[in-house]
Amino acid sequence: MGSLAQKLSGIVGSAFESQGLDKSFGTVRVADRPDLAQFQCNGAMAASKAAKKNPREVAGAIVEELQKNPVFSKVEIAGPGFININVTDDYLSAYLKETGADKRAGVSDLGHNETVVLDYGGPNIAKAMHVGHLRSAIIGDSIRRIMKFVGYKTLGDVHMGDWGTHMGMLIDDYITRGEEKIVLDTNLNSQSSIDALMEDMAERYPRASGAAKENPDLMARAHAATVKLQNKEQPHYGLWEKIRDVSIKGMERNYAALNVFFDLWKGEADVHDYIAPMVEDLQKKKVAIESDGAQVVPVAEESDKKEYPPLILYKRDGAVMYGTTDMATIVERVKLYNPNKIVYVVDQRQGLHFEQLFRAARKGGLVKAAVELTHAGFGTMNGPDGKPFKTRAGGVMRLDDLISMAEEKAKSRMDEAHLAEDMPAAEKADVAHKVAIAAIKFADLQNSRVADYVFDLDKLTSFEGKTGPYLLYQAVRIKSLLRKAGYDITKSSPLMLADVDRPLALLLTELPDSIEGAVKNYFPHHLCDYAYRLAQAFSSFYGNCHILSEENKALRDSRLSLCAQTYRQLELTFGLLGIDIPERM
RNA sequence: GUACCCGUAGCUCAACUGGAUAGAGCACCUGCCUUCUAAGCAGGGGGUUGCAGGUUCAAGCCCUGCCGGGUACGCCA
Repeated sequence: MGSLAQKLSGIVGSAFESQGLDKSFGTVRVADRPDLAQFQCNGAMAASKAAKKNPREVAGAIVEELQKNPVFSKVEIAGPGFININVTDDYLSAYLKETGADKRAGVSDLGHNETVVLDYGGPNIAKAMHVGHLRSAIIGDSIRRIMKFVGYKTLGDVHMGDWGTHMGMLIDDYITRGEEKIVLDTNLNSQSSIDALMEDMAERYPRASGAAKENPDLMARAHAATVKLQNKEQPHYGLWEKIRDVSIKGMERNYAALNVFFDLWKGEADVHDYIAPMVEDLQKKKVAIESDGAQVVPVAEESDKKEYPPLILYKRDGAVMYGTTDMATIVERVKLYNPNKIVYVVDQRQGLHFEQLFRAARKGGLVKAAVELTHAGFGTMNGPDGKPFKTRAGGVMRLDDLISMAEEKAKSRMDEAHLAEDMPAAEKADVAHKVAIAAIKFADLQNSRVADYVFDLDKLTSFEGKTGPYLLYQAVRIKSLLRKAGYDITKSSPLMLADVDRPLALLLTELPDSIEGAVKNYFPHHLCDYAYRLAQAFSSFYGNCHILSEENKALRDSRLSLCAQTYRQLELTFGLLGIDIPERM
C-alpha cells in the first residue's frame, strides 16, 4: 500500500510517463516547506536533461496533466522547477481510513516471507553481562521487530561466546586450584546459589585472564585447557556445561528486563561438530591452506587498498578461533534455516573481522551468491566525558546495575512530579521499570547506529524533551483521553479536518516511509524520529483544541478518531523499538 | 605507517541517500495551569555544516588535498 507520498508518486509518475519520461522522476515526498505545500516533486529538474527542455517547461506539462485529477486541491510550479502539491481533505481522509483499518498500517510487504537470521547477542558465559552488551541487544532486537513487521521470517540468535580461550583460562583456574566444587555444586534452582557462582567468576576471570597475559606458562596451560574443552574431555567439559547453564539464567534475567527477545539460544559451542568437516572441505577446495603452522583462508584480493589478514581456522596449537566458529555458524544456519539474509548487529570495531568472514564464506562457497551478509555495526557507548562508558571507579558497569540505577532515577523523578502517587506499590514499580527501559532504549536508538553516542544517565533520566519518558507520557495521555470520552481505541470515525487537525492528519500518512527507511539501512533511529514528531504533533494538537468539550458531535468524533489513530501508530512504533507503554502514569 | 568511521548552534544529536530558508532536544529569554495528565504548549535569540578547491541548474551529503578526533590492522573476542 505505502505512504500517501508513495501513492502520489504513482500518480505523478504516470504523468511523467505520458510525457515520454521515466516514471521514477515522479517521486513525491513530503514538502520541506510546509508553508508552501503539503508535498513536492523535484523530478522535473532532473528530467529536463533527458527531455532536452528547460525544467519549468517540463514541470508545466506535468502540472497541466495533474490538474485534471480531482485528488489535488493545488498543483503549481515553484522556483527552478519544483512541483508543489496539496491534496483534498477528502482524499487525505480516505487514505487515513484505509490505512487505519489495515493490519500492516499501510506498510507494504517488503519481506515476502524471506528468512533472515539476526545476530545481536554475544554475551560471554564466563562473566556477567555488562553495558557493552546493551547496544547490540537494543538495536538488534529492534531491527528484528521491524523486519518481522514488514513481512520477513526473523530468527534472532543470542550466539553466546562460549568456546574460546577465555573459557580455557577460567576452567583451568578452577582445576589447578582444586575448586571445581564451586562450579559443580551450584544449584540452578536457587538464585542465591547462581549469584554466588557469578560473583566467584566475576573475581576469578579477570584475575586468571590477567595472570595468563603476564605469564606465558599460564597462557600455555589455558590454551591446552581450551583444546581439551573443545575435544569435550572431562572434567573440562562438565565444568563448562554447568557454567553455561548458570550463565544462561543470568542472561535470561537481563534480556527479560530489557524486553529483548531471542528465537535461538545458540552459542559457538553448538557448531563445534561442523568445524572439522568444514575445514576438510575448504582444504579440499584449496581455499584453506597452511601458513605459519596454522590453517588459514587467505582473503586478500588484487584490488584491495589495504591489507587483509587471512581468516584463521586452526591456530598453531590446533585450537579454533572466533573466525572458525563464525564460519561454522554460517554452515549451520544455511543447513537449518536456509536464510536469505544474515545480519550481524555487532560493534563497529569488528568490521575487519566481518569483512574477512564474509569473503572467506563466499570464497569457500558456504553461502549462495544471492544471500546477503551484512555487518550492521554500531558505535561506542561513551560516558559524559566522551570516553568509553565506565563506572565511577573506572570499571565495567554490570547491566543489571545500570538498569537498577535507571529505575531509581525514574522513581524519584515520578515522586517529584507527584505522578502515580495513588498507585499500588507493584504497579508503581512496574511503571518505573517501563519508564527506565524506555529512557535507556530511546536514548540509544534515536542516535544513528553507526555513530558513537554519549550515554548520560542524568540527562536521559531528566525526563524532558526528546526522551522515552516524554513519548510514554504522550501515549498515556491519549489513552486517558479516550478512556474519558468512552471512545474505543480501535475505532475510527469520518474525519472533518479543520486547520488545527490537518498537520496531525498529514503526519499520520508518513508512517510507512519511516518504517521502510528504518528497514532499508537497518536504521531504527528513523522510527524514533517519526515517533517523536508524532508525539509532538499530537501534543500541539491537544493544546490547540479542547476535544471533550467540543459541541459539534461530528467534529468531536473526528478528533477522537485522530487521537485513536495516533495512539495506534505510537503503540506500533514503540513496539517496533521494543518499548512498552504503561496503562497510566 | 595503511585503511575505515566521525567533524553540523554553547552541549547532545537529526537531515528520508543531491533539492527551496540546515532542523530537534538541553541550556538561555518571554508568555500560558479554577476545562481532556504543565514530564506539556506557543514564541524568541543562537550557524561561513573543520579548512581549501572541484563536479552541476542545485552540495551538510559526491570528488581531490589538507587540519582535528576515534577505531582497526594473523594465532584475543
